[in-house]
Amino acid sequence: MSNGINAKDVAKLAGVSQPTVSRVFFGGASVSEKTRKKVLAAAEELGYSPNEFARSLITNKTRIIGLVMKGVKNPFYPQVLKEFTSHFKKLGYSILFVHTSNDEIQKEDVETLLKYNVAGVIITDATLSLKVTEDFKKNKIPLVLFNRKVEGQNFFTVGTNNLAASRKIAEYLIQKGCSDMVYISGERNTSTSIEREKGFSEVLEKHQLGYQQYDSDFSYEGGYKTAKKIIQKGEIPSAFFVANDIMALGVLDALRENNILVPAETKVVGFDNIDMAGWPLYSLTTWEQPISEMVEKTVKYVLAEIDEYTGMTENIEIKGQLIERKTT
Amino acid sequence: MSNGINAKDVAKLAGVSQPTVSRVFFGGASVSEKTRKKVLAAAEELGYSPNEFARSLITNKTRIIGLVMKGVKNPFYPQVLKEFTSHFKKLGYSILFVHTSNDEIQKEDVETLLKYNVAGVIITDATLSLKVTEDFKKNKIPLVLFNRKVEGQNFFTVGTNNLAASRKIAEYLIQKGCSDMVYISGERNTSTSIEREKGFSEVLEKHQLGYQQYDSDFSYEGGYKTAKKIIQKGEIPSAFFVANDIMALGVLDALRENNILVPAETKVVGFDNIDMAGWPLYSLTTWEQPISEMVEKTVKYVLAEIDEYTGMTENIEIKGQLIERKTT
DNA sequence: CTGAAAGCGCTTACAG
DNA sequence: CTGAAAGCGCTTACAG
Repeated sequence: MSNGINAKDVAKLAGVSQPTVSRVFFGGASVSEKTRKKVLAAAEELGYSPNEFARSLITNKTRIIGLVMKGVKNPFYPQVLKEFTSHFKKLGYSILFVHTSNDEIQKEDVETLLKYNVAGVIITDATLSLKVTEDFKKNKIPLVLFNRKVEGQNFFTVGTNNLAASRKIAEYLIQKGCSDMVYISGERNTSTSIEREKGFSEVLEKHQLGYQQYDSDFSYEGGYKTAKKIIQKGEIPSAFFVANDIMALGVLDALRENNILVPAETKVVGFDNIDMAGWPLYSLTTWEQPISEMVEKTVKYVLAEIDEYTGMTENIEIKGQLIERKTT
Repeated sequence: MSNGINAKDVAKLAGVSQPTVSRVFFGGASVSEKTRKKVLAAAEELGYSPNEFARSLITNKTRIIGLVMKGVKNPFYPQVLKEFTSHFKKLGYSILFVHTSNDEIQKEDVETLLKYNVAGVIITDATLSLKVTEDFKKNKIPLVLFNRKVEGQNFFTVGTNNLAASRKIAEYLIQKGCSDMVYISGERNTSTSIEREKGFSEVLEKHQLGYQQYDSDFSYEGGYKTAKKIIQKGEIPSAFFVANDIMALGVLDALRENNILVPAETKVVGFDNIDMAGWPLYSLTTWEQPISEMVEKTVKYVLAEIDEYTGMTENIEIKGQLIERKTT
């Protein structure tokens, strides 16, 4: 309890029964205006607020949202965390933060979420097994994959329209005169990596252009090392399309270290539009993922499912836009 | 509850009473080995785990740690969040993440923490009023200020020895031949800004050197703009000591934009040793704040206070070390 | 070591 | 609209 005082104390002071106090605070029940005022005054005087645990025990509901995150080193995700926290705070929900170190969330993480009977789960950059999904379904806990999808499985997902975005990027680079290009992916099996490559390759193919693909890991170091490798081979492409910004910054640094001029000798396009992409010395051309809009759609769905669980799934895809800067 | 099944169900299957099941799971009570095994087997079979809310209601304790954070845009803090989450996970504690947008945490944030009766509170880059502090004390909730202190008030704080660090930095820069230097602070009233300036100025004074002080805000943009302002005045100092790394990166970018060579024409030292300080094109000389060690000390204290509340206060100061790179 | 009973602070039918 | 009663799933004295 938040302090020593409970509904009974308030009831006594207000001269009503304890259930009446409960009715005032829980809402949805009819209480006369007079009684309500008496109760609220007494509660105010005593500094009462309902015990969340007793409440949860009875209602089997909580006002806690589980947020699972992996890549805290990519500035995109702390930003996402912040936005979710602010949004949900306004709605009276709190965030249980779960950090996972695997691409697929682990049993212990799920146990935590279930133990606290979270009202909803948002996974920002990881996936989960079918079994785990069932655990959530069974408990009617709404689940959103944020910025991820899983092949052949239905989830409610919120992300950017990666196909459309990467097609646009390909067209943009071709129009800029690029022909021999490189695509650097993040972890190979992530939907974002796959989709971004797919749209990109489709357009190149249509223009009868090939491209080189390199695996990396969505990290600065990964982008840096991959670019180094490419540079060492002495085959500088006319453009790099990099699956996220933080890797693209690594690519830019590797190029700069080797005195390869951007955009004169090669061009670089990232994805996300993290703050750093706008820093003057990077000034990275990228595709904006509109975090606010993505967060809003996610919150809207979660709230609706909390209100009435349907288990409905859908792939929400926000458009986003190309942010043209100095690397192209 | 995590699923439909409770202690009574387990009791029935195991052929014991419900309190016996509770004794097996709560620990600290004596249960015969035979009974324990029966109960655990039944629990396993049914997939039982104790309801945290019923438990908290009775014990008036939770296994939730409240973590309050402001500066998610400074990569230092997401890293801190991650470390705390991993540490506490191992100990069976979960993290309630609270984002605050003010230097002093707000009433609503405190209410959330109290509502969930968190076992402990860690505030990473904000402070709190005396009244709020009392609220936590009254409820015997241990509180740690991480990387912050409050003038004239006793808190348990964990941070770096800023005075010693900034003295060393001053000596180091003097030894490098710098004489007219600039100190760029973060928010003026933060303990880190104040202490880092203090140690720095002490040493300069001893060497009869003056310095210019500029206010900024611990952000990249702040560092960038402040440096721009200084450059425009045409007074390039021989060195910048910048109160944190993310601002220092802004300073470096401003210098580079103006073709001012670092370390030839001026030198830059930051504070934190965030990952980005090690990126090859920044390669920022800085003072390392050893996050792991700071987190460990914090966790240790919180656990001890959860075990037996004393309300003891202390200022733990980790040494850290100078990381010499290419900006000096 | 174990069971029967009380009680944590709420919500929610059930009456009136 | 409001009170008396039951019950959510646990823990914890109290007996034995």
